[in-house]
Amino acid sequence: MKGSDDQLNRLYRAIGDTTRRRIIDELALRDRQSLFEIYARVLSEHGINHSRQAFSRHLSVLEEVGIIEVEWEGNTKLHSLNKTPLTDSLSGWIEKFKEQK
Amino acid sequence: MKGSDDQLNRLYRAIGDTTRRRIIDELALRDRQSLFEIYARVLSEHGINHSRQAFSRHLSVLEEVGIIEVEWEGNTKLHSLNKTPLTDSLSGWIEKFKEQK
DNA sequence: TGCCAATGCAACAATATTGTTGCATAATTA
DNA sequence: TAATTATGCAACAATATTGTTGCATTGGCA
Repeated sequence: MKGSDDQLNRLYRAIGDTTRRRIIDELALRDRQSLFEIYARVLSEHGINHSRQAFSRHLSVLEEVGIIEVEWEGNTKLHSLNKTPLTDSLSGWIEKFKEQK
Repeated sequence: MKGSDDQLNRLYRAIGDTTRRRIIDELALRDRQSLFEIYARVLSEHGINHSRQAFSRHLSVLEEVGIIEVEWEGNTKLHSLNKTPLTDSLSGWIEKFKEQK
């Protein structure tokens, strides 16, 4: 149980950040985006003013917990959304409380 | 939107901690428990070995985000679970991704 | 009143997280 | 080959989080 607890911790913390939720929202609209694309879009559409490196870190966090999946095309890293951790692992724990009503 | 983002951040981070999820699980079984009761139960049923103060802090975090509601009886503070933030605010953002399928 | 039980608050240390800058690497392209 | 593009990695600073210990406060009870 320890392992799944750790994974849950990482998952919840991963989405407990505005910038990362904006990144996820952006990827939900359009898959296979590069770091720079995501960076530019999230920057312009929401007033999030961080460096490219900061975004790189955020993407890594999301990749580590499996929310983002990656694919290389030349020297461009394309990021896509994997909703499974969000819809399965994540809401799983919360769902309990809904069922209990 | 800034405010609700901050609230979401706090909510997700609040439950992104094993001890706090165990506390919530414990309160889901039985409402109106004091700090010491929760402390003793979570400690014995799960091997979480922290001080009373650590638990006090965790309870504060949960209270701040509205997951725990409080009621004083003499000098005993009774904690109860309020599932609303979990079922509404929280799953709200995640729910989007389910609907998009 | 005097003591005990249940909490809260403050200070401190140890870590973890977040963001920046600078430099390195690897694929493209002129 | 040389310049450009897209990234990654490392070091550092600023904050935030987590946990501990010690002391203070407040209500209930002998």
